[in-house]
Amino acid sequence: MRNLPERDSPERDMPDHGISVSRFSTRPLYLQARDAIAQRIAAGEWKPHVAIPNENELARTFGVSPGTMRKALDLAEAERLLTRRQGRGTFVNDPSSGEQRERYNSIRGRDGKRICGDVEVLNLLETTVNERECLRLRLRLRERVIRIRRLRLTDGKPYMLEDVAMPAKLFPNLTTHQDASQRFVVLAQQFGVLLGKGEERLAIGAAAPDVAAALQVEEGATVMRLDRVIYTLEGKPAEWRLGQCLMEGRHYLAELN
Amino acid sequence: MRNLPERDSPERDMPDHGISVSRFSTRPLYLQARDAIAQRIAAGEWKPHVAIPNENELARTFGVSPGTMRKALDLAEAERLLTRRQGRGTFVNDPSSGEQRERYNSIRGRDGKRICGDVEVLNLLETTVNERECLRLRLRLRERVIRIRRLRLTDGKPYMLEDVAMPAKLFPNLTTHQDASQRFVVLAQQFGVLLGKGEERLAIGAAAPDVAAALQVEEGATVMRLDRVIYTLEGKPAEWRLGQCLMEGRHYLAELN
DNA sequence: AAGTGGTCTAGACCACTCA
DNA sequence: GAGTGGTCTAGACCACTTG
Repeated sequence: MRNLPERDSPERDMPDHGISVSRFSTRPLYLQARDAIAQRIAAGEWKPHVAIPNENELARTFGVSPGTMRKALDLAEAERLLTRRQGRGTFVNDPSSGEQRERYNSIRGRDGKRICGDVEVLNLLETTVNERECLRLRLRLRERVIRIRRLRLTDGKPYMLEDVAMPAKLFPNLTTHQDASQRFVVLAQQFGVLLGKGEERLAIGAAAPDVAAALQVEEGATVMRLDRVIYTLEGKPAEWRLGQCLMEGRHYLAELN
Repeated sequence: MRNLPERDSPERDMPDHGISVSRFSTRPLYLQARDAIAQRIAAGEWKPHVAIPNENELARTFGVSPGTMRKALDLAEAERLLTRRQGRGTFVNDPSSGEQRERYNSIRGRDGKRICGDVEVLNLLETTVNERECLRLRLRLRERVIRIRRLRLTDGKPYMLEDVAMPAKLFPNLTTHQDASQRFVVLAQQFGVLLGKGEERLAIGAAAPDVAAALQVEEGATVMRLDRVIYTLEGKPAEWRLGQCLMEGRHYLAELN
């Protein structure tokens, strides 16, 4: 256990709802503090664009030192949960606004700017996972997924057909909602799912008949296949998407780190 | 200026060769310390696989507190200059070994593993920049570049044609060297250039006659165009590469952050 | 002037590795 | 057991923003 300054039992007077910071856990305090921050944001307790308490106050309420609190805040900022601005405060990020909304969209136009088209839902259902979904979403057989087929358009012209699958567990009763045409990032926010890293596999393919019809091109036309998985902050798969995209006048921008 | 504990002029007894840490600079001390680390590595003063002095000793020699030194080391580790292992020490990374060597190579085979083929140099010269090189490498007109055309092969079969351009300033007398077939990462190491981020633009194209000939496919065959720029740690462009790649049985893996 | 995050200090103990 | 990095503490002053 770690050094306990003066106080005998720091967590005695803390209520035990949700995630708290405990010295009886082996998990480092700064990670516990970050978890607590993430939990408050996911639960909507701290809302986007609103400032959260300052470092010293947070340190006091979590029962850790300011230095440890700072480390937790640094981490949360790197994970895009927060934005800190010197002299102003620490603000909860809004995944559905500005750059953040298009975080996982790497398709750019000739000008190098992101293409943010309209979305048209072609199909939406909840079923049992198939084999590929099992693999990508790391689900067990017989688990349920929400499956969406949708079309993205710019200026009324379709450019990408998407087949999306999401674990039904993470998005309860999504099919009864009206808003399946929302961007995934916005959906996740509404369901209290915080998103982390993702990976996307790109290959070149030929449009199958149904794909060609949806994209309004001839069968066998060359398309870019974008096979993408987005994970939650904790690393669980939250979305698998197979996109089939016409690349004339467009490119994909990848960051190398 | 920052708080100067007891000592009047901390840098008086420090020799002034190369990068040092000075309280008369407005640059934060932890960044100055990281710069000093990077400089020693780039200069070959600290060699790959060898442990550098421990945190407290570094803090003493740079004249900063252990906490500040730690922040510098954390940064250097995030930038892949170092690897720290609890209980063992801090070791200089070797860009030319293992995972590091293929850091910027995102092409994978059917099994998901990186494809690390052989390299055949078709052409190598030093000339004045052309328009596109100017743009990508942020050079001025009339500056010099090293231009290489090379072929990558697996099992003796070509799969990617690469046109590479590098600022001649960063790689003096490269054309006289024998080793232009080296991977870029290895070249950079040899010339004391530390590498940072990169970006790659992917598009679908058709093979021009010379490209088709080099790749041993028919003219107009579908290829993936990989337009990549790699920057130094300080953010200056160090390499521009236009790859034209046959994607049958291969895919590109992009990380999303 | 007051409040915020950014930087910095000078220690402490813990977990891990290795001789 | 000695040495390393990993975590944690409890302060300080600085730079920036806002009323």
